Amino acid sequence: MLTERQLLILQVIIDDFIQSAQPIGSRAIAKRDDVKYSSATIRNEMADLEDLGFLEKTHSSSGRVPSERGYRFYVDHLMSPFSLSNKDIRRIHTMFGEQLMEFERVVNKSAQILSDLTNYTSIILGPEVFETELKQLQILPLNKHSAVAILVTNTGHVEHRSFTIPVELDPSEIEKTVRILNEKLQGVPIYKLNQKIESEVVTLLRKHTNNFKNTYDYIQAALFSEQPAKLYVSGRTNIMNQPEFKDIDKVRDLFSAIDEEGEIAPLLRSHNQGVNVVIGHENELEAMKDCSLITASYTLGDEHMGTIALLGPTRMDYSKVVSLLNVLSGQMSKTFRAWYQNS
Amino acid sequence: MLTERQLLILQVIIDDFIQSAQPIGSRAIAKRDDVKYSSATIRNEMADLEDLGFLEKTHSSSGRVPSERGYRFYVDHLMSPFSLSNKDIRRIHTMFGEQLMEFERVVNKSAQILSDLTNYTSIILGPEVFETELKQLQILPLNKHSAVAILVTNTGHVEHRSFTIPVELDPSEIEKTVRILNEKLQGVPIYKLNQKIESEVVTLLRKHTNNFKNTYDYIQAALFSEQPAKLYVSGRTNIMNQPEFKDIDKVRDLFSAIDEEGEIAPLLRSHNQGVNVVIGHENELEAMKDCSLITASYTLGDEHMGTIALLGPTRMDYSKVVSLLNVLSGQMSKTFRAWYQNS
DNA sequence: ATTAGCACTCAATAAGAAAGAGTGCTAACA
DNA sequence: TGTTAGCACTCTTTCTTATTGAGTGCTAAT
Repeated sequence: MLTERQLLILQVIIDDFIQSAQPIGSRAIAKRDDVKYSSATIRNEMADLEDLGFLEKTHSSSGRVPSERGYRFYVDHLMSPFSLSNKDIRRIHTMFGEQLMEFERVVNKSAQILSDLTNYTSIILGPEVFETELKQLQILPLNKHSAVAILVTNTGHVEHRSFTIPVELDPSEIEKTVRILNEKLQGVPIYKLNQKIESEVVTLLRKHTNNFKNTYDYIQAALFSEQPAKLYVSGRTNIMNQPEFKDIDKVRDLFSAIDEEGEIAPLLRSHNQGVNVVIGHENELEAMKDCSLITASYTLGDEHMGTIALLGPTRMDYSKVVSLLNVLSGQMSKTFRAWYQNS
Repeated sequence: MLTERQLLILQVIIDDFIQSAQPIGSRAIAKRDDVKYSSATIRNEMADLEDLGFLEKTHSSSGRVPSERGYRFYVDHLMSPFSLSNKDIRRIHTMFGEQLMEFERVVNKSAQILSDLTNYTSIILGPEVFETELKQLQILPLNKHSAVAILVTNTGHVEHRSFTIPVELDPSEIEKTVRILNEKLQGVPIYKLNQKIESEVVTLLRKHTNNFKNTYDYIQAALFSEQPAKLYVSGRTNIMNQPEFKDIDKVRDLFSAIDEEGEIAPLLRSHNQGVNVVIGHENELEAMKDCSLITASYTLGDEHMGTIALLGPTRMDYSKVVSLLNVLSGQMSKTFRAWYQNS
């Protein structure tokens, strides 16, 4: 168990380091008004804190730097709540107050605000389309050879795919199939569509349409293929302003991970309640060993919808980021409830 | 006018530098089998080529490096046609041979192929939606408060927007308005929609619907707002492999330009016939002064549709990139003609 | 328990020396 | 007259070596 004095010193060091990115020496701490001890005393305490694993040295005679364990302790026990500036608050409210918003736009703007206000990189994971319900299915012929298939969900999500019409398919057959599918499948969650079709619609289709198998196969291939949730990234270049990312190789590895389809998304999908902080090597990805990833869920009613996150160096302004994510995820949830909740 | 020998030496230097990224000395050139002159002779010629502005030195006793003017001359007069490897050709054909392709997918895959095969960053400018024609307009209520508006063009492009239904709007009015708009506006180019409505549809709407102004305003705001052509970027990190981009500040400036909405797009929009090469300071953007941007159009029939481009250091493999862009833009055009051309 | 004092460590910076790649120029050569 | 050998010179790169300064750990005094 840490003494009061140790807690104070640890907090001071971490707060300072988050600002300066420079190792902190005992003298610098002793000079502060809120610390009443001599540098020698502080040196002793720092040595103890290092033994306990909360601090590190960059070399044998350098000042101290927080270890990952130190950050973890800070986040869990020490961090003081951050009050966002009025300017920042106003900016957020202005955005959510805008008329004529739309899902993609809300998400994009939110990502932008997050990265702008923090100078870190923001990542937002969109909703899993598969958990929403089918509202409408439509197939619209464009010309002799091609058509576009459009699927709309109850959240206003629109999925579409163009495809070439095989010659052997009769347009009227397609139309009939689509009509039947629409009638029977409204309100069914997307991920249950296939199952539902198998169990209840197939027989009906077989009875009412010719060449059933072919038509249906085609529609299914065009629309019901697994569509991964979308990632929105903003402020990529902010990372490059951080002194710990002066090295181009580090940046490249990190960027590769972000751009690599499916590397980052799983990290955002583990959605505990509230705000989640993953520090340095706690991250599964090698490229993120010098980063922290802070995530928060946004919801539709009580259901998890997606995740918003900020990616920065382990030396992050945790307090500010956590508050900001709290505020923003709340605003997003509120907005979506107002839009989509049938009431 | 350059002598044969000068041409040879210039070509050798540029070819070599494109591979090695190192200044070339006279001795290295003299050693090559295809050059029959002594290093002293070559030194003299190099001095002349430098006076003419085709070569530069990095410092007074260094080897020579091509100047931007040198690259320009190389691209315009010296470059030998590149034959893509069979493997590369096959990869392209495999992709375009795939079943069930769709516009976004073709573009994304093309961007990926471009960046993979060149190790540069590829940028594709999507089609201007505004030049395509309206196929269908639809408004689909999701629940009491909100609806989604969907606009489909003759190229299978789907534009959609969710919006909140104001209480004073009667759903049946919306429906009626949409029906009339659909009837009258099919086949009209998107950019002419507003004009056409003013001139031909307004009176009709006023006659058949109540509260006309309000309904129409709303639909218009939801759908007909200017939607800029989309940018697809692939292989961002490739830039960081280039030795001329070891400096993080340079990379940040370039990335900022790429990510900045509307910085890059205009550069891709100046679409001459064929392949276009813009070298170093010929680029308008300060951040791109060490880069070359090579662009090519893809078309629908004879109409320009969009642009594909590769961004790399001025020391680019121009020959390979030009061939590749030629092949790929051709394939894309062919594909889109097969899909969309009514015949 | 706290602190003053001091020897010690290590990174960062600067200055000098040596090596090496490449040039420009001059004079000799075919 | 065009080409080439030779050589002094320039500038970068790399390696030492010395110096400075921030900061520590330990001991002894308070």
